[in-house]
Parts: sequence; C-alpha cells; structure tokens
Amino acid sequence: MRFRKILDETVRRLPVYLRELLRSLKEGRQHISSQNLADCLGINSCQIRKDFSYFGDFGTRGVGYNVKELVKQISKVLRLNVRHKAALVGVGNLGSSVLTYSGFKTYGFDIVAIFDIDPRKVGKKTKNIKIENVSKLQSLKKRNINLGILAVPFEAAQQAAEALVKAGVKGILSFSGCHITVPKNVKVISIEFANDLARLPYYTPAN
Amino acid sequence: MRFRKILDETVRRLPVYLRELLRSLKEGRQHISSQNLADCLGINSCQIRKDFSYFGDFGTRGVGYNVKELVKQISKVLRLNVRHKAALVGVGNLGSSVLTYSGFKTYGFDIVAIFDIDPRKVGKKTKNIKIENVSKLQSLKKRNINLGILAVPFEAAQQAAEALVKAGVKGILSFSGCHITVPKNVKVISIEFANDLARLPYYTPAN
DNA sequence: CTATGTGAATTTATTCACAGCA
DNA sequence: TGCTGTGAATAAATTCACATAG
Repeated sequence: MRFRKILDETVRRLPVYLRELLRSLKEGRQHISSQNLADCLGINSCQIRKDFSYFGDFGTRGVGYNVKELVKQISKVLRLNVRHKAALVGVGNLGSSVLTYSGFKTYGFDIVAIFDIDPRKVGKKTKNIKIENVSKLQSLKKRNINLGILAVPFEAAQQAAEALVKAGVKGILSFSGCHITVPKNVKVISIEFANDLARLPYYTPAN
Repeated sequence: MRFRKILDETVRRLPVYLRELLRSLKEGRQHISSQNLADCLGINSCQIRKDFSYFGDFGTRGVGYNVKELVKQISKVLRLNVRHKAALVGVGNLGSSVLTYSGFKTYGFDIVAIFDIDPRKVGKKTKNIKIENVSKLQSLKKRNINLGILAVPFEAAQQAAEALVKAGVKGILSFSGCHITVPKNVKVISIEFANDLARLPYYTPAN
C-alpha cells in the first residue's frame, strides 16, 4: 500500500462502513468480507476494497477483514478514536431533537454546551446542561470544544458561525439550510433534509 | 440546448438553487446571474450554468436569469410544481421533529398520514392527524399517497419499507441509518446526520 | 461590455479484471 | 479455492475557455 490522498467520497462512506461494522461487532462477528459488507450496504464490493486500500492493507486473503481491527483502523482515520466535544447553538425544534438524538454517541461525540439567543431559554437546563447566552460562545476555546452544531434559523446562521469560528471551532455541522462562509481552515458540513425530500419526486414515475 | 440526461449531482443541487431563488423572489428580486447565485451558495458559476443547461436555456445574455421563470423551470424538472402527499412512519423523537419541521412545506410537501406500531400512540392525534396502526399502511394506495418518510429504528426499517412499497409508495426518505432493499422502480434517499458529523473530525486539524 | 451556453480539457470517482497470498 | 489489493479502463463530474447573443 502506497499513501494516496483519501477521496472525499471515500471519507463520506467510512462512517457508513463503521456503523455497519460496529453492529457486526456487537453481534459477535469476527470476520467480514468486502462482499458481505457490500451486500449489507448495497455498495459494490470492489468499491469497498478500494476505499480501504487508501489507508492500509489489513485484510486476509481468503478470509476477509477482522471486524475489530477494521473498526479500529477506520476510527483512527476519521479521528473517532478520541471522544469529541461539541457545542449546540440554537435550541428550537431542530436543536432540541438533535439533543435527544442518540446517534451521535455511537461515534463518541458529546454535546457538552448549549447556546441560545432567547432570554427565556437561557439559564434553563436541558439534558442536564445549562443553556447559555450566545454571547458566551467565546468560552468554548478554554473549554476545549472545537466542534459546533448549528441549529439556528438561516438569518442568524452566518453570524453564529462567525462566533463559533472566533471561539476556535474548527468544524461545524449546520442545519441552517443556507451556505455559510468561513475561513478555509474551518470545515462546514451542511444538512438540509428538505432538499433530500425535494429530489425524491424527480426519481419517482409520474403520479 | 440538446436533451441530455440530467446528472445526479445536478439533481442534488437543484433544490439548493431553488431554495435560494425562492428567497430572492420573496425579496422582490427579478433577475439573478449565475455569478450572483454562485456567490450566495459557494458554488462555481459555470457549474450552475452547466446545471441549468441540462434542461433548457432561459437565461438572457448580459442580464442573467429571470428569477420567477427559473423557479418555475426548476420546480417543473423536480416535479415540485404539484403538491405531494407523504406518510410518516414512526413517531419517536425523530419522527416527531420531522412533523414540527417546517422546511418540507417550502417545497409543497404535505404530511397527511402518520403510522406507528406502538398501541399507546395509535389513535392519538399529532398536528391534527390521527396516528394509525402500521397494519393500515395498505390504505395509502387508495389515498393516493406515494411518498413515505421512514423514521423507525433500524431493526424495523426493512419491514416498514416493504409495507410502504406494497402500499404503492414510489419514493422513501429514510432516517433509519441502514441500507434498505427495495425494487428498483422505488427510490430511497437515506439521511443519517450522525454520519455527517462523523466525518467532520477528519477535516479538522489535530486538537 | 456583460453574462449565457457549451464543447473540450481536466479532474475525480467507479468498476473491471486479475495477479497473488492464505 | 476464496478473497484481498491494485493497476488499468471506464464513467461521471467539474472547470476551462471562448464563441455568441443581448
């Protein structure tokens, strides 16, 4: 194996593999072949082998991959081998359901700080975490929190993102449904599931 | 303009354009250039022009695109020029917040039926819609509902998807965090935002 | 002079096909 | 024999570059 830059599309698939592997591990499975994984995930098996080839060869020919080892390797590449602290900004409908959503824990993320601009919310506790005023975002730096989850309305998104960046945040998961501009050492990943629903009719035959 | 198959990546961007154009329209804007749009969205301008070129030329050289016309064209391509009825399956945390989420209405989607397997929930009303037992999914066909939103735990996802397909549903938006297998005339789009968060650390420099 | 629309060039991503190891 | 790992081939997607229209 020679080092090559890992493709963005590969990075996008790694969490998908990881999740399936964690499930297999929990079921006590020791080995899994690229074909097994392919069947579970609806992905071509050589796609999977190619993806893994970017960061090492730890499969055994004739046998497959050791599940535990593969989990370890993928986690390392994604830097999920350490826990990450994240701050949530915006505790409206979406923000609240992000809090109750358990999926983040699977990958070792902890939401440890919550911010809102609404004075009626500030000071209250959700999930045993006190909601702070957005003006306190600066404190993230010394609290060593460098991921932000943005769940504010789109009008407030750019400003909130800037506050996060100023507070030293290096990665932002945004639910705000608009593009936000950040320095290029900061990574933003945007989610807008209405957009995903919006392209469904394109693919379905005429009603 | 010659007809060519629209790229999947283009289809993925169309709702993004549409959303921005609807905003511009609301602000009373009449024309917009590919460069204007590009600046708003952080996308290359010739990408945008190329995307539009797949389904028509309705820009004016030296001026740009008529916003209203562009909205109309994109809506038509995505088949969002008609309202779509959707059924929600699963009213847990995620399902509930999907219900309160207003973004779907922007594109003309109406959630008009809700199903759950939990007898304690069945019969109750949320958002003025009665929660039905999943065994009643069959009724979707005669109610002319052909989109499904799947918000059940992953163990139940495949079975629920099959029930949806059996009921004539042609498109499924799945929040279940696992691959589901459907006939190839049915389109599934899966959302798993934990996976998006999971690749964020890869892109952020070491903490 | 400005901005579209599009072939051509380039880059990125997927799939094939098979050598080689257990 | 069964499965990995990977060059080579192919396909998909993006960007360049510019002719062309208002």
